[in-house]
Amino acid sequence: MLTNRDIADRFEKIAVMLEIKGEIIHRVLSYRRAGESIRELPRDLRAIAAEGGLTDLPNIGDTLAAKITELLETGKLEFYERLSAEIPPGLVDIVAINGVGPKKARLFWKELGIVTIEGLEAAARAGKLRDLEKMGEKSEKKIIEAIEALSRRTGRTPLGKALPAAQAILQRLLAVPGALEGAIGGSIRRGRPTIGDVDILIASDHAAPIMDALVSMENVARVLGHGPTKSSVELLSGLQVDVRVLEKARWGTALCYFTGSQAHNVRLRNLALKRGFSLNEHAFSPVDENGSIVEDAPKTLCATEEEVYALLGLPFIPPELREDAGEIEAAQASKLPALITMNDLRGDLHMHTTWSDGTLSVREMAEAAYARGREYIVITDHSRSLGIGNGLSIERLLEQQEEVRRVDAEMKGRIRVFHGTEMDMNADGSLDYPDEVLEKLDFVVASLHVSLRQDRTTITRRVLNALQNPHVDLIGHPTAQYIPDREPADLDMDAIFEAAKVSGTALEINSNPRRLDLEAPYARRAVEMGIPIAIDSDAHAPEQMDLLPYGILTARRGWVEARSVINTWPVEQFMAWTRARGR
DNA sequence: GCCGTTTTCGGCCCGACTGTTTTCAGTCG
Repeated sequence: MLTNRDIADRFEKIAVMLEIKGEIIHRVLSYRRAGESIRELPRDLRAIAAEGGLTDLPNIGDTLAAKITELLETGKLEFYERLSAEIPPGLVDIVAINGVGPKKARLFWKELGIVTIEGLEAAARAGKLRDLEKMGEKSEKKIIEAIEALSRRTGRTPLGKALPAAQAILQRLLAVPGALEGAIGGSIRRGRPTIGDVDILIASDHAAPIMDALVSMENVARVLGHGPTKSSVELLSGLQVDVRVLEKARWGTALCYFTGSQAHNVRLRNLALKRGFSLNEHAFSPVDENGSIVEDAPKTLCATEEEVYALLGLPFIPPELREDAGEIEAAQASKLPALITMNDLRGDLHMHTTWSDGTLSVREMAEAAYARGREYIVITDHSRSLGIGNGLSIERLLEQQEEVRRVDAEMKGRIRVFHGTEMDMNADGSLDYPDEVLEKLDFVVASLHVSLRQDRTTITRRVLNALQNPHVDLIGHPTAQYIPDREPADLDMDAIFEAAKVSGTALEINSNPRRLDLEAPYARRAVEMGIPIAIDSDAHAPEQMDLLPYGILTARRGWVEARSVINTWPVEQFMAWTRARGR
């Protein structure tokens, strides 16, 4: 059974093959854009297809809708089979090598019959590439290096790893004399859960020292490029870092450009063209009716992103929304969401103590949360069946309740401390505590921890059972993904959202950067359906409470406003909500 | 192949860097 991701991958593969074939680039891009649209969908293509809604999706027209339908119904695609007979699919892997694009791939294939990375590496080591047209010894050496780098590389980097690394490099570069301002751009600034490479922008009139500082850092494994204003390095960690330097007067256009997404930038540039300007990272330049830049006409520089959007007739669009997922249209209609911020968070509804697998006592966690400005917390240790997490028996759970009540009193209203549980949804579909225990608790989180590879029907039923229980208030990290090692469980999210809508149960955005679960597209859909959200730390140690900004970033990417998030509510409102749910 | 408050046909963002070249194509973001 093909998933959204399978179909997105297939379209991307077709795009590369068409590019190698020499197809016009716009047709290639159609497949690529369709793949990207599908990858971000919060719903099963199968369900959308059943409703006849495929062509309502962005970048999907009649042709691609028919291809999706064929893939869903037969698991195969006639068009792809024919294309494979013409263009060896192995060439797609070759194009993944840094520095090798469709033209080179075609050259190696046509001239030397190379159709695999192994074949290419052997040819390069045998010195067979250098004599090809537009090739030389240097190119050949670079290909060998890039293939070696490819095998070292582990794919995309979790945001939680990339962001601290990027901040460290930014500080290094800002220390270079002449560096006036700096920012992390790219997918880190947009808050994507995983990062392809680190993009850093520096404002300065003297780019060379900054470029030199980058390539001479001690943790640089390889210099990928070293130009006057733009350089790239690969770090020993495998992370790629791109740095660009522009004048401060151009900071607005530069930061916009460097933040992306590419699709968002294309939309902005099209809007600029409609207003008679060509937009790039340097400036707005007037164009004539043919679309060519008028050379001697004055250009407009923007020092802030606000000015860039203003010139396009738009309000400022927060970076987290810049995915060409409707934010341009919302901005034009003055309907951008008032995105949630860290300051909106009052409570934290999911955390652990030494009673299960945490490092601090109830009292210490309460103090740590208070020190961070929380007004209320819920202690949610693991339930009895989770042996690996030192889960609490019913007796220990009730014992713990006495301690939580005592600590709540001791805190004298500085912070409220509630008693809850993170209860397992067991593999057999049962919940880990009986109703008569759950009803004694202030708040119940239900989570998946074991048997995550069950088939869709079985594992979905586990979550639906929890949603139907009136004592369950929140589904913790709903898909149980673990970035980048573990895929989300194969859940019928349509069914889960429908059930949560009916029961009024909240869904969590878990802030741990290895989870970020729900991810943004799901969070956006949940909010659209009126399902309450909670943004929690799931802290097992006090410093993990500082991971909440990752959850906020994810929520913002999901167009989430504070009012949809139950732990932004004042404690009285939060308590009233849980009471209304049956306590 | 998609898309449309200029268009149902004719458009489709834009520049930096590299290597191999004597002026630019390919790649990347």
